[in-house]
Amino acid sequence: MSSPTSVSLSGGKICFNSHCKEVILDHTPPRKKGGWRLRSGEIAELCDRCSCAFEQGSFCETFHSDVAGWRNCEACGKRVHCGCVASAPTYVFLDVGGVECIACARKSLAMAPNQMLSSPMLMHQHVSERRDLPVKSGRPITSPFSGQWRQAPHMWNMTSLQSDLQQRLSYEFDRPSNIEKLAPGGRHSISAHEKKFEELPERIMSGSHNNIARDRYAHGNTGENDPDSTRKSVIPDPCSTSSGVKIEAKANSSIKLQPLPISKEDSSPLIGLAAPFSSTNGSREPMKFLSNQPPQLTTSPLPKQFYPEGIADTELQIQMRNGRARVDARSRTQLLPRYWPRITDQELQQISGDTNSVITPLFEKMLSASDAGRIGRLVLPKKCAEAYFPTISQPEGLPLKVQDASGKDWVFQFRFWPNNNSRMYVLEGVTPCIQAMQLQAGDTVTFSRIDPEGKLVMGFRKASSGSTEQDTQTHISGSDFSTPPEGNDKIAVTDLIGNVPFRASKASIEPSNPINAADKSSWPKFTKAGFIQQDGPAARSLQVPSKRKASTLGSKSKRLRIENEESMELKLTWEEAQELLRPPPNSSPGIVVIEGHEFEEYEEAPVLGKRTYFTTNPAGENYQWAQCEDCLKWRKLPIDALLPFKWTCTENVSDPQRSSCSSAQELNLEQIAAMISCKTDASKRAKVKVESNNIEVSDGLDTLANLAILGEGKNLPTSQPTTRHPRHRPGCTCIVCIQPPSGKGPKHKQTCTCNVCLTVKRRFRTLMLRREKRQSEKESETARKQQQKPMLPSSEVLPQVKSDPSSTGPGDDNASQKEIASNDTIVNAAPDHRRTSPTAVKAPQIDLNIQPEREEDPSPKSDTGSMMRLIRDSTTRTAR
DNA sequence: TTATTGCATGGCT
DNA sequence: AAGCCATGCAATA
Repeated sequence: MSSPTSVSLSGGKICFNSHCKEVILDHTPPRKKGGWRLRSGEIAELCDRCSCAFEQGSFCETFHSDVAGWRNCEACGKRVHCGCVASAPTYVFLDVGGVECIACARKSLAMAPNQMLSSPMLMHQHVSERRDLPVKSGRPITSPFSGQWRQAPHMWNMTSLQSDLQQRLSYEFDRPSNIEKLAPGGRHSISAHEKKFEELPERIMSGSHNNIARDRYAHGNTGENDPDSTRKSVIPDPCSTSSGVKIEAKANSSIKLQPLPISKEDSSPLIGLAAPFSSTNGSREPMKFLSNQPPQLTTSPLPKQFYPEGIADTELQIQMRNGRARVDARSRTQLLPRYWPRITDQELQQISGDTNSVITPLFEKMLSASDAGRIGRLVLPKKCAEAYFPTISQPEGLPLKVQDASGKDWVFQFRFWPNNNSRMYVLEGVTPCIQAMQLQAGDTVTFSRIDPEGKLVMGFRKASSGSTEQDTQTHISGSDFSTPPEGNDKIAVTDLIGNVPFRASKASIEPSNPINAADKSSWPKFTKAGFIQQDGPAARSLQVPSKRKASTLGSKSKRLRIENEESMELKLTWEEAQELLRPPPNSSPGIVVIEGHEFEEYEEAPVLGKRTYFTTNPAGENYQWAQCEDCLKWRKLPIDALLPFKWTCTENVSDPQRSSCSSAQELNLEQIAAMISCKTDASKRAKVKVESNNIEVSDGLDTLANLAILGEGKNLPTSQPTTRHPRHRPGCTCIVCIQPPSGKGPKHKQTCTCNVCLTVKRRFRTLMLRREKRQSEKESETARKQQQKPMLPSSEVLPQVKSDPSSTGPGDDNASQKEIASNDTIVNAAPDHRRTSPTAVKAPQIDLNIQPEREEDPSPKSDTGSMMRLIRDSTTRTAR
């Protein structure tokens, strides 16, 4: 377009739009938001009408419809005016060529939620508006992943924006003082995108961060929240997340370039991402990203932060960080696609929780048999390890603190083995974590980073609940959340990243639903990683992303199977995890038995119960303490209270005097702090902090170890953590600490009265009662159906009921048998003659007859574990 | 004897 | 063809 110039007239200026010429009156407040950025750096001043058109993206349609440069969106066909500065915010370039309108780009992003959506304005700053970039001419940007990103062609652009934020964050710490002033010749060999990143420092340093984009790059700012929009341009668009995940960071926390808070673990030798490497690492390891690439330009006097980077721009970020190898970094191999994070909104939400955190997915890895095995070593992809984990120069490596989605901290030994003149990076000591997450070979662990804390977070994705687009939809809608494959997960239905399992669709387990019956045999198999989950126990854990893995694991599938004993432990963990499950609002759970384990079945995803702290007063009375969601006061509750996640004083029915936020706390802050500290000191958990007027404790589902430590670690010595678990200390008798990494070893005793066991028992009592009720309902229903269908072959049902009376428990004989039969029919529409044999022997020990054996798994494991002992004990207590 | 550790091997990308 | 990485396996505890 022509280059109109805003001419000051006596009464104002002329609209910058050469097609308009409207006079902008002087009294009109400047609308920097309403125009594109000029080469001079100023914002084109437009009249209100043109400004609105520009902001609405219709500027070119209005004024340039007959001008050359129009192209069609590759996705929707919508016309976009390429090459025109006024339309620059409305489209993105595809890596493979062509353009995509911003709307489609956003949609695409939603389909690839791990990528952060950026503001089209800023995006175009990267892509199309940089005058010094080849992109300006319309040539598609070629990223290192150009071809691989085909399915989400906008990703590079998106990711580049994401990285922009991260680099803004990190560069303050790592940026060489004069890195942006490289010799001119130094740039000649740098690719376009590298140049793009190279110039970030300039951009960053051009002004306050809040105004960076607005002042120099965010041409076409669009709103009153201009600074915020700039900030948000590099964080996920809430609109892009169907679940409304709040990944967006507060401006101050995500963008503000300030040293990260020093966690209380700073004195710990453990490496946590939140802690500056320089301090946590001491002199042992110079903190940098690539151990094999000594920093050359990293002369920042500030503590270095461990700021891993998004996948696509990893090398660039490393370049930024290292200062070195702006050129030769290109020769570095990129992460393999199978390690690209495919984290979903749900996962992100799980990770971020309620905090205003920015989640940066780093990478993921599908667990191999070795990873998930009892050795407790998780092999890390080399590139990922070197890019995202601290540099280690000694094979012994470093302890690395990783947080799981529930906020629980784990410490793994991050180390390497020399291997063929290279290294193999491993995380050691992952077994407790793997078990807590109930992961098996084929499941995927994800590593992300939370900003501004900078913590490394490890999530997981069960193979059976993968995160393909369709599976993402599954998670969102819950429409296809299914029971586990036969002989498969102990977690029947597992959400993501520490989510508690839930059944989202009652219909999915109804025996009358033939589709679901089919689903039982053909399990949801596809995940985003493209692997297929095999059916049946023999194929357990064979979800692998590649032929190689399939063949490798497949040929050795026996070794992939977790021992029965371990399985039992997983079940125990799962059951205990349920302790914090609460039915969703306005919904009452049903009960379904899968693999001999009961699962509460929700129409919607259950919610997490509020975390509480158990105490015992001198009189020996047990209480638990919970914090009001509103006033943050701590209230004492009966030991058996189950609180919703958002619990407030008004729900404190047990203590009417303190059922209002206005009522005082029973304990003073010091007492409460002492109480909580007592519970958490051993774990060095940084989640409890006494602040000015209240005590905040993170809530959410903690794992067994958390419960265990709360209940059992009352007298924990304040010594070093055990190798079993970072939160525990020598002498800790919790189930985590007392077990070797292999998972074998002692377990809770039947008579154990720890909180874990108590809650398990309590929970089971509840389940028993519910199931009894359901059984009776089913019984009547079954009887009615049988009467309605007298011609039904008797072998279909009756043998199940009558074949083995010995399996009937003392309480509810036929009804429970029918329940078993029914459930088995649900789970596996196959003859169940084997079911009764192992169970029959032991069922009488278990009240309420609830241990149906699955067809594929007649082993007695299910009723020999501690859980069954707990059940028996529970029912015994109930009977008393 | 069993579990753990550290390295070597070889399939596969 | 290099090198990653899953896993085998011997040494060690």
